[in-house]
Amino acid sequence: MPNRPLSADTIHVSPDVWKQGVRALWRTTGSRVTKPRVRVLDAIMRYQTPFSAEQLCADLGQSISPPGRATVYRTIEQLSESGWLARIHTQTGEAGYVPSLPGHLHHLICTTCGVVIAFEGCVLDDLLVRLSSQTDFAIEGHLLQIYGRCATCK
Amino acid sequence: MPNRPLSADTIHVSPDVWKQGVRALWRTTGSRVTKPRVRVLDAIMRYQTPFSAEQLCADLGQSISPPGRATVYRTIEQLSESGWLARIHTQTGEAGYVPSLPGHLHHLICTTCGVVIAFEGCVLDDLLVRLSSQTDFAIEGHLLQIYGRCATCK
DNA sequence: CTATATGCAAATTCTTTGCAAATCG
DNA sequence: CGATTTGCAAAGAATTTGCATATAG
Repeated sequence: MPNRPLSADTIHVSPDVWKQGVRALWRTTGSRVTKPRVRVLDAIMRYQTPFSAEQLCADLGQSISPPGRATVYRTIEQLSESGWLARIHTQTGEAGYVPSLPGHLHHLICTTCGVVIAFEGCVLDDLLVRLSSQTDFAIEGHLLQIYGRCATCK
Repeated sequence: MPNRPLSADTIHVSPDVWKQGVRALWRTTGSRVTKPRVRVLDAIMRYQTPFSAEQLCADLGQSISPPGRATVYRTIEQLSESGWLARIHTQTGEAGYVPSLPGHLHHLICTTCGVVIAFEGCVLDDLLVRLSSQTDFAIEGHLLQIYGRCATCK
């Protein structure tokens, strides 16, 4: 039996691609590439798992000449709104951010170590059509996160 | 062409069923049916859209002999953990609660008026199997929310 | 140069906690 | 009654804001 194409392909966000993308965002929107912002980017790239704003502030606080809280929060907001950070919700309701590429929709999250894998998938199309006719909603978007234990943790 | 059974059926949470269910929870777990808790239930039943803890406190504050903040927070936590409240995330990241029945998994949320429709669906099974083999995760659960505009708002 | 961004410290907002007094069963 | 729950007020987080100063382009 031949391998069928998967309906969902996992996506790896390379640090270089991500940083370039964010810098491009800044350039094209007239935002400036400042030292504090770059420090925030670098710190984000060091995480293997979702991070919170406070965590990021605390970790940056260890370094020399850390950006102020306000800058950290403002940068996170900017990246989050433009899709370069994705907001993750754990099963217990805590929120966190992970580097992302604009347009990526779904995440697979390890409930033990927190590692996140992004993927795309059109598997919802069928459901969306049915829901749409059944409820008379005009569907605009969706949030899908899947929880499990990764190969290492299980 | 015959109507095929839908892969997802919307679910209506009747106020009576819900309140009875919560009371049953309290009885069976040795929790007490106190006046402040009942006031919280009643207030929750008045919402047509997701509410936050602060909102609930504020609204209860209008009434005579309102429960204290602590009681409101503790009651929400209790209901949330037992599945009688579901946590909702809006597209902009705000969180809110809606009355739910334990085990219900998915929500369709109007991005204009905030009304929420719950539904069940096994449409993810296929995706989960594929993801599982592709990523070597042991899948444990998932969060699915769909955003759109309801019949009235669209 | 000048528009944008920073950092600070204070103000807000949201949530949790400890404990004496009240209350449900 | 006795165990559970409440309400308060204070502590603790998390986030936002205003504005004088610094800086990228």
